Amino acid sequence: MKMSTRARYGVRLMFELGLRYGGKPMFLKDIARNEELSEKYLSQLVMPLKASGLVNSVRGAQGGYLLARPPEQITVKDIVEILEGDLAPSDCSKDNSLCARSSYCITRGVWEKLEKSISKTLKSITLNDLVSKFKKEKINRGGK
Amino acid sequence: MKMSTRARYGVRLMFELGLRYGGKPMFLKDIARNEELSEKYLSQLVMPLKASGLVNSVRGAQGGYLLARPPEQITVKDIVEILEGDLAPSDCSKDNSLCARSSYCITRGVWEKLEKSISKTLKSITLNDLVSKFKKEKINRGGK
DNA sequence: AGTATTACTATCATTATAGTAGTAATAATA
DNA sequence: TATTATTACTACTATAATGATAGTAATACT
Repeated sequence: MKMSTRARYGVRLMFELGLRYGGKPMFLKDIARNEELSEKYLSQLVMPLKASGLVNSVRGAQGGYLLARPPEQITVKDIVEILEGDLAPSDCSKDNSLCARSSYCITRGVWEKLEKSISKTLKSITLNDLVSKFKKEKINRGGK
Repeated sequence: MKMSTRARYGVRLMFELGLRYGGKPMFLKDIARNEELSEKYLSQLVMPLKASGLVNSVRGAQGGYLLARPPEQITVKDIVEILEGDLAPSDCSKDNSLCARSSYCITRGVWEKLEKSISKTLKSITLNDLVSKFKKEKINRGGK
């Protein structure tokens, strides 16, 4: 049940954009530096996020990326679903035709329950929650 | 966030043993036939389950496997943890030393929350729940 | 014109996964 | 005691997924 690095890095990328929300577009280079991640790899993650309408971009010099809507309107579930495909722990919970046993397979119900629980949890956390928490902890640490 | 087939098959294997609970040991061959899974592959899954004390075995002819304790005392979490390693969506949520950023990484809290939610859900489902559900549905289907 | 950035595509190395195969040990039973 | 049915154990392999790198094209600011 590991979350892919795609999804984990994607959340960190979006968190950075959340921190900057309201300001100028942010360079991928700066996100990569702040989060200590590969810029090239992030550039692959930001593409689907843009295609899904979570992020806008500005090309050319002084370009960059920015959130397409306020951080309180973006949940971790939104991000993870884009980068992870979907949240179902087993494909059978979505598509009956994948398995001939689906009509009477009892364990299927387990994965359906689990998916609902994962979905609910990730939906309950917004980017703004992360940003607020970070700012609060920064003050406690004595940050500027 | 896919559950491995190891864990999924393991739950089905344990479900079969749950159905048989109270009776004689069950052959892997029969479990494999009932669940339409490879017997050889199941033999790899049942070993850790035995090592963890969830299952007992009887060697030799007329041997087989049986639950080590009543199905209402075995949760899906027990099974998945054994076959999946652990439930953490990210390794960093368990071990600080894995990532130099752990002390101030905000997204880490997300994975901790998610792990708790997954853990709680899987813990809430016992083998007996699955067995009872199966028997109930069988009656509704007009099974013997 | 030059430079800094996003956009896109291809490739690759590593690891994890799922599954197969074969042999050894054990114990019931004929 | 020989046979047979089963668990126990170990090794191997093919495939797919993942994480990551590299290079080039397009765009737009200065």
